[in-house]
Amino acid sequence: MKSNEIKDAALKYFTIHGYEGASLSQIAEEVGMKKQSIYAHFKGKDDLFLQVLRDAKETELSSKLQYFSKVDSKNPENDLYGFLQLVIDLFQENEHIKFWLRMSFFPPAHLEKEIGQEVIDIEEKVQAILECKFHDWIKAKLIVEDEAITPTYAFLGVVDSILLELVYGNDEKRLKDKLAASWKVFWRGISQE
Amino acid sequence: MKSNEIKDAALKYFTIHGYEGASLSQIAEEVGMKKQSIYAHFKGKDDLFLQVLRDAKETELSSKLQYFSKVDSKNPENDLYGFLQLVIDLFQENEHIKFWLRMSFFPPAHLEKEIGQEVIDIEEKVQAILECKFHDWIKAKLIVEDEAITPTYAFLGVVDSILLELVYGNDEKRLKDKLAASWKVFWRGISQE
DNA sequence: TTATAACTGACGAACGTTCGTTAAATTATG
DNA sequence: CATAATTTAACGAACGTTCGTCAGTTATAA
Repeated sequence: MKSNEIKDAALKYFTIHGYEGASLSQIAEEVGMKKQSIYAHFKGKDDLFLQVLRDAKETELSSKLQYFSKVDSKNPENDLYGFLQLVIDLFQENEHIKFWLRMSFFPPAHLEKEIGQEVIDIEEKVQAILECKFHDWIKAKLIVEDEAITPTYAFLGVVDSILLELVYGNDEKRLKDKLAASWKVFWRGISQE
Repeated sequence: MKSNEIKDAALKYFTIHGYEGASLSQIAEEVGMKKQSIYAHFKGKDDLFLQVLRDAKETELSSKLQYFSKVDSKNPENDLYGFLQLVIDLFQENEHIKFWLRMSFFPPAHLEKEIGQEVIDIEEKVQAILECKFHDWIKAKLIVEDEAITPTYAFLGVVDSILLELVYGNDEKRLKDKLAASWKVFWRGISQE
């Protein structure tokens, strides 16, 4: 399907150059066509962008939901660390998350509203699942007694810091070390001893 | 000085729209002149951008260095939490850090090299100071025994996650709660008990 | 044949940039 | 002190280029 090729190329250029910096001619050239031909598949630049955005959102959301659905949930140490690994893997094997990250934090001004909605949507869902898990783990005395929201926010913070390191991303060793350090301190901070 | 007014306006538009999305005519209009007049003060868009970048770098670096120089260093809990507060205050009282953050992670492609150099420079300096402090605190048995780099990376992770929340920044309460949660778990993770 | 998807050509608008000019401010000179 | 020379900072006009978009045309395939 040609429109998927276009979306792939668009994803790439939007990720590298941002909305304003990515041009339809570059995207078209990557697929081997003229920029005007894009209009046979999309209404315009905004339409193309929003479709890419929704694909990226779905990729990210479904990967994360799937992870939590197949995990057994009796071992927070494995589940949480596995989630961090999942984020790293997702980031490295496709560009969707980098695109998503860039547009979450620095959206094109005229689409800020619509993007913000999607971001909040995904965020609430992931947070809700995590909070629920933490609630169970606390009740089962697998981690330290506290409000469930506390480890949830702290863990989301670890995820964010790893994501930033990935975006920055020119130093594989530094990433490994930062992950190890953040995880070690985080886990010590929420585990019973 | 007119060129400072131009740099202020440029900082604003570069921060909101990115390098490619910010136009010289907008910037000029903000200062009450035509875009051609900018060329009396700067060689071109790149020159203007790089000067703004270096100002932003200096603002950020000197604030952080100053903080660590005036802190007494015998109380890691206060010093570290104070640093997080400093980052939040800096972020909220001037635009330099938001600009810096955007350009660190999503630089305009043709200036990636030069920006990367500046980013690494600032990062190494802050990390070196922190690592040194942690080393002392560990030796003084004020925090848990470990390699100094471990709490350093973990703390930098907390800083990053707070910065991301600030960029995202439409929810004051969420910021407070995330800071509280991350800090609580972090501190429990590195403190002696 | 009919629909789809690519093409060519052209559009107005905006971009960063350069030019030549003007008026004001500053400095140097008599 | 007054005048001439120079510098500064702004300007309008235009440069060539690229942008996103639309209209009309051709080729492909069911």
